[in-house]
Amino acid sequence: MLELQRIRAEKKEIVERMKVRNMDTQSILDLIEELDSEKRATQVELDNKQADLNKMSQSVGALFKEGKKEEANEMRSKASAMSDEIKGVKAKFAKLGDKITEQLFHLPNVPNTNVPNGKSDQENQLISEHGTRPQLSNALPHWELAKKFDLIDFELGVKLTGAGFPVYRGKGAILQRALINFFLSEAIKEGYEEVIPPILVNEASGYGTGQLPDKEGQMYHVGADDLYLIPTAEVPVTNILRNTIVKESQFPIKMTAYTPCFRREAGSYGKDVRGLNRLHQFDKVEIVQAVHPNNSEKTLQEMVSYVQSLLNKLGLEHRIVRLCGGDLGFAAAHTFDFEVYSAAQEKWLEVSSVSNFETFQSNRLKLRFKSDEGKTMLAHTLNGSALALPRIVASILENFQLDSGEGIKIPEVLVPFTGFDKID
RNA sequence: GGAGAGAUGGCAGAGUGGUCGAAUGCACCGGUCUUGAAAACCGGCAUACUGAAAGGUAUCGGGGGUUCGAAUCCCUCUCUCUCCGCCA
Repeated sequence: MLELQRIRAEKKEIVERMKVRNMDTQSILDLIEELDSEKRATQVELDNKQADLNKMSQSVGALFKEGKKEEANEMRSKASAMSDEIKGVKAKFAKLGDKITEQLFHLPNVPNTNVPNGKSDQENQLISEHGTRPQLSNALPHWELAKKFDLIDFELGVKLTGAGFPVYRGKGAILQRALINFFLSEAIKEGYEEVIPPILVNEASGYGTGQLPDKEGQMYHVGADDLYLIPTAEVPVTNILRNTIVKESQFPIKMTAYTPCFRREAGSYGKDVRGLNRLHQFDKVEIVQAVHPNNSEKTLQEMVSYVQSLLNKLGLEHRIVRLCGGDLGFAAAHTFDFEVYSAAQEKWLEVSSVSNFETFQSNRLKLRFKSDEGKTMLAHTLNGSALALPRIVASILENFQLDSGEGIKIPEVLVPFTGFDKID
C-alpha cells in the first residue's frame, strides 16, 4: 500500500512510474489527494470540537462538585448538543478514511526506476543465461517419465482430491524431500533462520502481504473458520513481522521456510497445466528478508545471486529476466524471474521470482524500525522462491534423463539427500 | 464441545463513571557519587495524527452502544487461563 505522505510529496513521479505498468493513475491519485486533504481538514475540525467537549465535560464535573447544580445542568445540555455535532463529524471522518483505504488497497506498488516499460512478459528484459542444454535425441516430457518410472501419479491425485494434486511416490517422493532439504540447508548456510509457519492464515495476514484484496479468488478459503490456505510461505513468514518495531541493528532479518503452497489457479487451462507445470498444491522453499530502505536493491541483487547459485549447483540451464512494468506483480517494485529450460517441452519454465516490495508490504504490515537517530520508519521487505519444486523436478527429470531411456541421473548435490544417484 | 475467570505501557501489576495517558515495582536510557562497577539518589522512558511551537486529538485486546464525560457500565467478537469432555 502506498504511503499517503509519498503521494502528497511525489504524485507527479508516481504517475510517471505507474505508466510503466500501463496504468494511468492521475485521476485516482487526484481523488486520493482530495479525499486526504478533506480528511485532514475534518480531523482538525473534529479535534477542536472534541477539545471543546472535553473542556465542557470537565466543567460539568467541577460545577457539580462545587454544588452549582443549575450551571452544571446548563453546561450539560450544551455539551450534549456538542456531542451530537461531533457524532456527525466523526462519521464523516471515518467515511473519508474508508474511502481512502479503499482506493489505496487497490493501487499496486510503484515500479522503481530499474523497471523497464512493457506490456507483457514478451517485453521482459533478459539479464543473463547460464548453463548448457543437454543433447537428447528422443527426450520424453516429465509426465511420461514420471509414469514410466512410477514417480508421480496424477490420476491417483484426481481420485483423492482433484486435478492439480499429484501423488509423489517412491523415488519421486524421496526426490521431493531431498530437494526441500537441499534448499533449506543452503538457505541456512546463507544466514537465513528456518521457520515452520502455519499454512492457514487469517484475513489480516492476507492483507498484510497484499494477497488480499487483490488475489481474493486465488486462495483457498476455509469458510467455517474464515482462514486461508497460504499461496506461498511469504504470507505467514512476512507476517511474523507484522506490527513490530525492530532495531536498526537487527537488520538484515532473514528467514526461510518450507511449506506446501495452495493456489486455485482459476482460469488456467490447456498445455500450461500439463504435468507439474501448474498445480493447486505444490512445495516451495521461500526466502524472506526485511532490511533498511537504503539496502533493499543491494539485497535484491544478493538474493538473485543466491538463487542462481542453487540452479548452478543443480546444473540446470537457466536464465534471469527482469520483469517489465506490465508483468510486475501487484505488490512488487522490482522483480527478477528465473526460468529453467525444459529439454523435452522445449520451453522455459518459471521456477523463481525474487522481488523487492520496498515499503508496500511494510506499510500494510506496520513493520517499522527505529533508526539510529531515533526516528521510526518503514522497513523494506523482499522475498524469493528458493526454489519452487514442481518445475525443478520437471526439469531435472527431463534434462537428466538418459538418452538411452534407461533412467534419470540425480544431480550430484542431491545424492547425499536422496541416497541414490539414479532413477531407473 | 460444556462450565467459569480474565485481557491495562517492554514486563509485572494498581485502577470499577469526572484533572487517568493511566499509581507502583522491575527493566531500559541520562546524570550525581565511585579508581571502575554495584548500591543509593536525581531525571527521563508508549504509538499515531495535527501544529512553527505551546499545545490539541485518539488509543487501556477488536468493534459497537449508554453518558455531558468510559480503562471503569452494557452488547458483541477474538484471544488467554482453569476445570470437564474428546483427541494425534
